[in-house]
Amino acid sequence: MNSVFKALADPTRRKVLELLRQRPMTAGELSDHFPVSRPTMSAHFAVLREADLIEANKIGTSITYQLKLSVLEDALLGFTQLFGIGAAERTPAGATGSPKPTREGADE
Amino acid sequence: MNSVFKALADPTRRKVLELLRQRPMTAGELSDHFPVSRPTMSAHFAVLREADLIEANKIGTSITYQLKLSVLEDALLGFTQLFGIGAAERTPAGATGSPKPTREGADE
DNA sequence: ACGATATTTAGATATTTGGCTAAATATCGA
DNA sequence: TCGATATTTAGCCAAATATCTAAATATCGT
Repeated sequence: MNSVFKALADPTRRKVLELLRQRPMTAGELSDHFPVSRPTMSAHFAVLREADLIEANKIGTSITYQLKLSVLEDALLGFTQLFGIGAAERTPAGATGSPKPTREGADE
Repeated sequence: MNSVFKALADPTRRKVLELLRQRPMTAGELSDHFPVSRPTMSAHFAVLREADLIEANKIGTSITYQLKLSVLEDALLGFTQLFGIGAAERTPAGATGSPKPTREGADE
């Protein structure tokens, strides 16, 4: 969970997730959206992978990355609910993540 | 918004926000919850202040920090909605933040 | 005005991070 | 097997970050 927030701290990585929200994409395809080198992007992918936010799938010579929405959802919603902010109550249509009962007062 | 995610990247700072969720507290009071020096905590407060996540209020010799829930809410909910995750639809009771219309497809 | 208390600022240091180039690895097609 | 393509690993560097101690600043009570 800390790794998720660490991963989210970088704008490039957040944008990668946003791109992946629409469809899975290969490393190269993703890299084309950013003004940095392939190895640098590869490092960003590694951070996202370690946070379990994306999933790699090797097909032939290229690697397709896919967003793991449920992990992002669990971290974000969990934190959000910790503050009584929005979310909760009804599982949104099309949600992929876990139901996770509404925790009201959780401190530590 | 980037500054919010940067601020959220550190566990100590996230915990400070959680503590502040319950009630405003002084710098010293907050510091007592962590195993680091006062100056270090002061630096963390500065990061949170720069992200506009907390508000300082000097009373006599001590400084009381207060959570700015609406800022946290805007950043988190905004990002969350970007992914179609939870939230949205109904403004939660007691929400302090801006209404902010549901943006559906926003990429860049 | 003095001493005590609360907090921040200054300055130093070690670690982490984000970036690069060059090289290694893996797979495809001929 | 060879060459091209996709991606990662290795090695380096500069800037940012988290931490510390010591010192500065501000305010209170006497």
